[in-house]
Amino acid sequence: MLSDYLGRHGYQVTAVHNGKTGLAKALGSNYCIVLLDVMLPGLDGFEVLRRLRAAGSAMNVLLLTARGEDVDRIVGLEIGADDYLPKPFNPRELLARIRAVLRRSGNAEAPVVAGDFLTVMGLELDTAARIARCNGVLLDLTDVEFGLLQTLMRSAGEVVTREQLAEAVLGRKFHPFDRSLDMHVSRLRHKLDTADSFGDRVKTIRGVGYQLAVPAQRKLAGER
Amino acid sequence: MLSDYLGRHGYQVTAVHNGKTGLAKALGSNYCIVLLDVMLPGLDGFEVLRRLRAAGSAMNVLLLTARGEDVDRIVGLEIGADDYLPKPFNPRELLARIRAVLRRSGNAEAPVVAGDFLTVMGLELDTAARIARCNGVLLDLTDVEFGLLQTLMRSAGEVVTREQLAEAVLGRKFHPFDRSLDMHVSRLRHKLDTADSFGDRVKTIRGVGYQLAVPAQRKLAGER
DNA sequence: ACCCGCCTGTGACAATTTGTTACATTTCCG
DNA sequence: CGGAAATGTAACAAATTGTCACAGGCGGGT
Repeated sequence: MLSDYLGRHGYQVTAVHNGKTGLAKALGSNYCIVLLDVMLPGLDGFEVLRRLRAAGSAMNVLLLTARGEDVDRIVGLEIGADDYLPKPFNPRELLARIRAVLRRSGNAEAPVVAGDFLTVMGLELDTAARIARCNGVLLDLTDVEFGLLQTLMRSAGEVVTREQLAEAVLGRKFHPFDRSLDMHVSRLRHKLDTADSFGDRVKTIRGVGYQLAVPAQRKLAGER
Repeated sequence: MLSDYLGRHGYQVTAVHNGKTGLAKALGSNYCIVLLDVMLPGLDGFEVLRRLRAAGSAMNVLLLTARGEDVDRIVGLEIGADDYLPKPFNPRELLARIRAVLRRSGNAEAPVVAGDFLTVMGLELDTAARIARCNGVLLDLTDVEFGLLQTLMRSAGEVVTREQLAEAVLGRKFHPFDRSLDMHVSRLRHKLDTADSFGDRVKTIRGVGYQLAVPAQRKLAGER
């Protein structure tokens, strides 16, 4: 949920579900901030934080915990957390805290500019986070499939020619015997179907290209 | 969140997260309405609006702002916003405002979709969804048949020549010995018949072309 | 370096759509 | 009423697309 929310707000999130791999990730890459839950399987949050600092990392850390007691807070801050947020919290508060921490640390306007967030009747696509969902169901797409869906969504309800798709998605000119586009369309349809029987939303326009079907509706802001 | 909500209510949304790219989008594409937050990184909402109008765009703009003061409202409306909504607002109110603005601007409830939605007495055709119905019964048409029906419906009640059909539907000039058009008409008629005995709605104008009959004319002469 | 898994592209073949041919039917005209 | 021209359609051929299976490539991890 958080990845989702933060993703929409321009952050790129890597989520792991236990202390050990989280620590490894944090040490291995360069993140602007770590959101650290105290209650974790394996290493708990405090331990992760301790080891992170022991390893010499100055990375920002925001502690999240279900226990509301001040004890946690004090302990947390003493061993080097930058801030602390008791659960339950609402996402906007989290966002505010993250921004505050980043501002203090000088990373200021961290959201590295988000790409667009496209929505076409049940299909959602966040180009910045490269996340696609189908009525809430997360789609596990490859790069090409994502690009394909993105291109189709940008022209939802209109035909996109094979030539356009080849250039936009594959980055090369379309050759009449190149069947890879069909292949990708096929794979995309299959995934849309698996997620939410949306496979038939991708229509074939024989001899021309493909089109993402837009169910009868009003069109608010429409890309051409 | 808004993209999400509006998406569920049938709008197609493109979201950007700063004034500059937003302005670029708004100028580059044709949207029915722009939802503009006043507080933005980079260019603020007022500035975006000002530049949009300066560029000669008459696009609808709905201003959103966290500050509740009337000052904002007045300033906003003076530089050309169509309406104003103070945050926090609830999504349904936003929806209502959007509809109000669209109604006022004449975009009304009409599907302003890129493709059109054609209805000719029992026959419905939605080019954006690429769906055709016959008194509610879904028609399973091939691409050419769909195009054929679309062309005929666009000129419902009028004769469409073979030349016009060939170019619009097949994308090539009509050759006197090319019988494929007849073939497609035949197939289309058959499908219309199977779905709802509507086959005789497609009339042959001997020596000229075809015509989709509209019921009023239909009662006068009952030949096939 | 090596293995392993995932992504992408290719060839082959199946399924569908479109185009052609041939012939049946209808219309127009004398 | 006969015949030529135009249209309807069945049957078949060609073209296009769907998809399976597999090969090469690339990156991650050991």
